[in-house]
Amino acid sequence: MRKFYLIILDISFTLAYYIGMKRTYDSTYFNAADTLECGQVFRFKPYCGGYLVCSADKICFVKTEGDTTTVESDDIDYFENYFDLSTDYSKVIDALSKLNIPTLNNCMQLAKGLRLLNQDREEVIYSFIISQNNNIPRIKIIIERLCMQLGEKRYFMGEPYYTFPTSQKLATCPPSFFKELGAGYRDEYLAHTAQAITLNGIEHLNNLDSATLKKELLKYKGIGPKVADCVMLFGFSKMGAFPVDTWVIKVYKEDFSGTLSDPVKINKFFVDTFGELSGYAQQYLFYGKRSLI
DNA sequence: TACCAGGACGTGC
DNA sequence: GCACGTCATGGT
Repeated sequence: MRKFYLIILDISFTLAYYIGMKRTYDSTYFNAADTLECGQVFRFKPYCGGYLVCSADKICFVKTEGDTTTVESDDIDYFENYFDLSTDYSKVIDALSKLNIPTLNNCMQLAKGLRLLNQDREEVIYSFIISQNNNIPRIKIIIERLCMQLGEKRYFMGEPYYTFPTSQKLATCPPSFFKELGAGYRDEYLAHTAQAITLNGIEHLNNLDSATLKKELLKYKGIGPKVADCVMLFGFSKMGAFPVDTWVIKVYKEDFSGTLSDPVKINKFFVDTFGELSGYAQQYLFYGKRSLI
């Protein structure tokens, strides 16, 4: 009987492997570490020289080795969009280089393989509510606990992983639940927003212009200007968004000789400078300032 | 011990 | 409209 189960198990793994697909790309403008470690996403972990990356209820394995980056997943088309692989980043970098900003050029040179992810919209909303006044390692821990407690356990390449909980699931939890996860004072923001989204969905946010979308996002409790910019940039492909956090303020003061102190005004300064390429510039600068220089 | 982290909210003016 | 104190949590 035990032997029978082993055979079934073996067949199921073979089948999963067969269904899964692998695609290979040039790594010049697609580097796994640059793309994942730059602070835009929290659900990934090192695995076999690459990373296992989770998004909503999906997962992939991504690995950069020499001049190629490979992506392997049962939802390969989803991750092709997730990694923004239809955008030509050489053109983005060329355009930004023409501005002749030394710090930005330095950052782009060091993080050429960074790409802006197209993440799951609801996951981005909850993740960045948790991110406020918090640090990245702790944000990752809280989100991981959230998924382990409320998500669905699945397997990929023999490894267990958890899906991101649905808004419906999150809406059943009292604030005290989120507080026990370590979310602190953000507990009520999470509970409140989960209930609002469960009630009305987020479909009404689709196809809005940036200004209207931002106004709508600011209605959720726990979403202010900075988190709204992150949600627009990482979840709604609004490349004109420029999130201003403490690291960006450092860049502004140290590398742009900035004298403003109001984050909203600093945001306007950068958006006026970078226009529709603001989001790209922001990620190069944030990642560079925080991790590379 | 004070300060910091991918900030936002409520209050007082 | 704007300035300011406060809000958990864990690391340095």
